[in-house]
Amino acid sequence: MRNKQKQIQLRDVQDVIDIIGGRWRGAILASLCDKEKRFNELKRDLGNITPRTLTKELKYLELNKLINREVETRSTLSVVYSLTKHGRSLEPLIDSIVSWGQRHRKIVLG
Amino acid sequence: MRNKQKQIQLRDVQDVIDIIGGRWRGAILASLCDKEKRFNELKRDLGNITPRTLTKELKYLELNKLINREVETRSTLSVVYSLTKHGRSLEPLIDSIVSWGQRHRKIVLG
DNA sequence: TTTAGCAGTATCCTAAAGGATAGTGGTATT
DNA sequence: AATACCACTATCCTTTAGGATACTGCTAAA
Repeated sequence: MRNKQKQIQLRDVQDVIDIIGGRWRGAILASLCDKEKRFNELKRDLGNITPRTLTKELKYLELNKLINREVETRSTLSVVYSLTKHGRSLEPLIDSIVSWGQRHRKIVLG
Repeated sequence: MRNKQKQIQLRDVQDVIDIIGGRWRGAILASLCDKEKRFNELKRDLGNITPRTLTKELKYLELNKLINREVETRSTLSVVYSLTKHGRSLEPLIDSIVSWGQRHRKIVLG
């Protein structure tokens, strides 16, 4: 019973790890916390991400309802990515992760 | 400035992701939350982890001061792994991750 | 009309994580 | 004396993430 409970929790932890883990997803979410951005704007912001990877990661985040993808078909093509409400709900979690990470850094290095 | 700050935070997030991320580390920590365990006990607990991987992950967690490795040389060899104080400090963080993960599951599936 | 920017796609390649399987040196059990 | 459990180590192999590079179809500016 206790074990079953633990299994379920592990699944949830795994979900969250998948979302903010990896080389880029956390960075993309952080960048969009700042403000909504277009594809190439994100690309520049993230430095050396390849378009292939950026496309893939954005699709993943969209599937997980963390970001919106809005195509504005004015004369020229423009695609805007922004956090959903659900995506913004990650911010406090990321904050606590950051504070634990900072304590951790001190303990491991100091 | 705001950007520099963000970079630092990303580094911290990355640290934490490394620690509880991956296929096994979260599971190992969760299993040790329950109680201290020996190598083969952990192995059985985790199901289908290979000894090669378990050894590697335990070393990583030990290096990061999250678990203790104690060798008891009675007549027969026995090695006990347990959470350090620092390791136990992860529990509340894991709890908030779990609750966000549960809300997330509902939103994505429902 | 060439050039540049937009939002990607397509193809190839490398490095790292981690599974499969077998073996090691020790002790305790039958 | 043979078998089994302990805590691993060694070797090989597959899968996956993600980088490098080139290209596409479109529009706007020079």
